[in-house]
Amino acid sequence: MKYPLYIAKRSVESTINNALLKLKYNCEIKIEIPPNELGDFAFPCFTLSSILKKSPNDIALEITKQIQKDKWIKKVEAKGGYINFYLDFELLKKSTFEVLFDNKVEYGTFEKKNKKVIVEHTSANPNGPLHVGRARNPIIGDTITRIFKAAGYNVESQFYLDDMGKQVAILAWGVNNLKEKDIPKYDYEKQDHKTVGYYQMASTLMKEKSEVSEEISKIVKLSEEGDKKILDMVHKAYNPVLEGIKESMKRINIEIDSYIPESNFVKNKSVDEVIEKLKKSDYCKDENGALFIDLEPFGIKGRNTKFFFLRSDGTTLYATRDIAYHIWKANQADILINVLGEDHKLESKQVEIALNLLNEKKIPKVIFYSFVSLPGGKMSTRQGRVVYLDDLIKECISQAYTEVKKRRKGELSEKEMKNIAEIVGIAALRFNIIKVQPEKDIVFKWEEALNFEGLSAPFIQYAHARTCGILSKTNFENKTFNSSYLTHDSEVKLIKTIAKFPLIIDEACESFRPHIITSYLFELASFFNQFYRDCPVISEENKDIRNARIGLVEATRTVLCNGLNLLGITAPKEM
RNA sequence: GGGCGUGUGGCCUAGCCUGGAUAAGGCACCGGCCUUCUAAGUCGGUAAUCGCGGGUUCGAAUCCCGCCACGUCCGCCA
Repeated sequence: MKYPLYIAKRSVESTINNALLKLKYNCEIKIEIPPNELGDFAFPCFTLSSILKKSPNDIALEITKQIQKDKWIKKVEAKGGYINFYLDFELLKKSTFEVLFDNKVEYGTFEKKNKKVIVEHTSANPNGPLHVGRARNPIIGDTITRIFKAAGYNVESQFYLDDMGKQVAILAWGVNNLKEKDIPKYDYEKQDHKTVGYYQMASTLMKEKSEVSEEISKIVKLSEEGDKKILDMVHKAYNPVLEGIKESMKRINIEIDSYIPESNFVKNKSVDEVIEKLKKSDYCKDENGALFIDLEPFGIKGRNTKFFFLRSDGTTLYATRDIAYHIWKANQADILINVLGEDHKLESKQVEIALNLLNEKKIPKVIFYSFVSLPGGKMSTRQGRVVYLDDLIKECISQAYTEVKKRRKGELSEKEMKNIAEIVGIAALRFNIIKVQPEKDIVFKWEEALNFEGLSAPFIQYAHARTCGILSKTNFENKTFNSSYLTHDSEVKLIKTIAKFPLIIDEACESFRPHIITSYLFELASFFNQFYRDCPVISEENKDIRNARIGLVEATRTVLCNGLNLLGITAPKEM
């Protein structure tokens, strides 16, 4: 492990371990990070206290006496039942800068683990543009992908393409039977928006006219049988929509590695194997020729616990094909991650139970997110209140443009302002989604999402722009840089935060919690702003201090940039 | 009816998994700071029965039980 704070942490753990051995105390060594000014690491003695029937502080004092200091540990102090460790800051500072300037864009990342991860995300029905309710999906998925890459995994992102369900069949019928004049007007010059009208209109007709409904059912049936002509027709219908979806994602810096059509698993018969194996299961039952697994013994409760995987007409269902897809994925990766809406919880559980029955060892880790809603209540197509991801993007960029213009009109060209607005607007959007844990409901309020102050992407981007502003007026030279001149309280806090970055990536990855990155970057940017206030760089007359500060600014810029990258956010040189 | 998730100052969020040092931030509001590296910044202030009620514990926002509210699911849909 190349990162100093990790080495220091291990050193603290091992010295505690030795002290406990000497005292013949036995307990798990759990290190905490204490609140302000109480040291760099802390060891709580409360657990030992209950075992040994002594006061926590007496134990802390006793252990403290046995602590062997090493080069990392400068001071040890028992206080309030904790043992607080103060690290040798000079050493931490020097070695952190060393590893940072050696690694630069790689600072914070980990060495290759030689493990493959497949992150499945978005997987939206290609029957219309992405809508805001599911806007979290691509953003969470892409951020997870980036974090796992940084953590040293070999990551592939996948979009599971539903090319044979009822939704695309409706769309295909519409595209083939309706005229452009029959469909409602569209708001965007994008393929997905131009095409969704056919789906909406066909959907209405399907409910009104039984012959339309029958024709659509025929499309579904034929595509599930793997009819190549029908699948090709459906493909032609949804492809423009998919292109539109890709375009929207690209605009918010998301590119998915592979699109895996569901029909693959019908064509290559792997779904048939799934059925054959599930049939042999003791839990498989028959109802009028349709096959299901009763999930009640597996702890599933509700009105109906039957998981149907084969229709009485012999065709498969969505979840059945999903099982085949998961088996295929499991064969080519070590870790599977899925990002799904909370409405998929049961389906996901069904797949998991089936995978277990099929003796599949690689069970996906699923990140479920709650839907984004609007203040008025639930979003519904019928009420005509659909807000698309594209609306969100447009609004964020437009608001960002207003903000840039307010500040920089006259200084920047129109083109430059537009460019910054794009970068800032998209950043605000991604950041606002990621900063909240996926399982929390989000009620999307424009005034909050478009507030570019405080805990927001522009705050962090602005700090980055400030570092670039300083660096553009100076030169950073590694050889004239001596970190021992950095002693101001604001400098110390900033450096300690920089040293923490690799631990943050590690934690975000291990716990599948990308919002840890947003909190961290906010903290880093805040400390930089305090440094900016307290420690002049360009006007600093002492040359050694000046050079050291330039180095710190460059280091901060690196970490802010690397961190924003993890979130798929561009770090602008000016704003 | 049942499963799963969420409930923290006026609003939003972190902390919950792994119980401990004064419940941490942001927005809004009030009051300071631009002749000094872009004030998208910064400093200070007001503001919280951590949904409600029990329990476990030396100690509970955190663990357990019950209740309430909201979201979501319970289809031979996807």
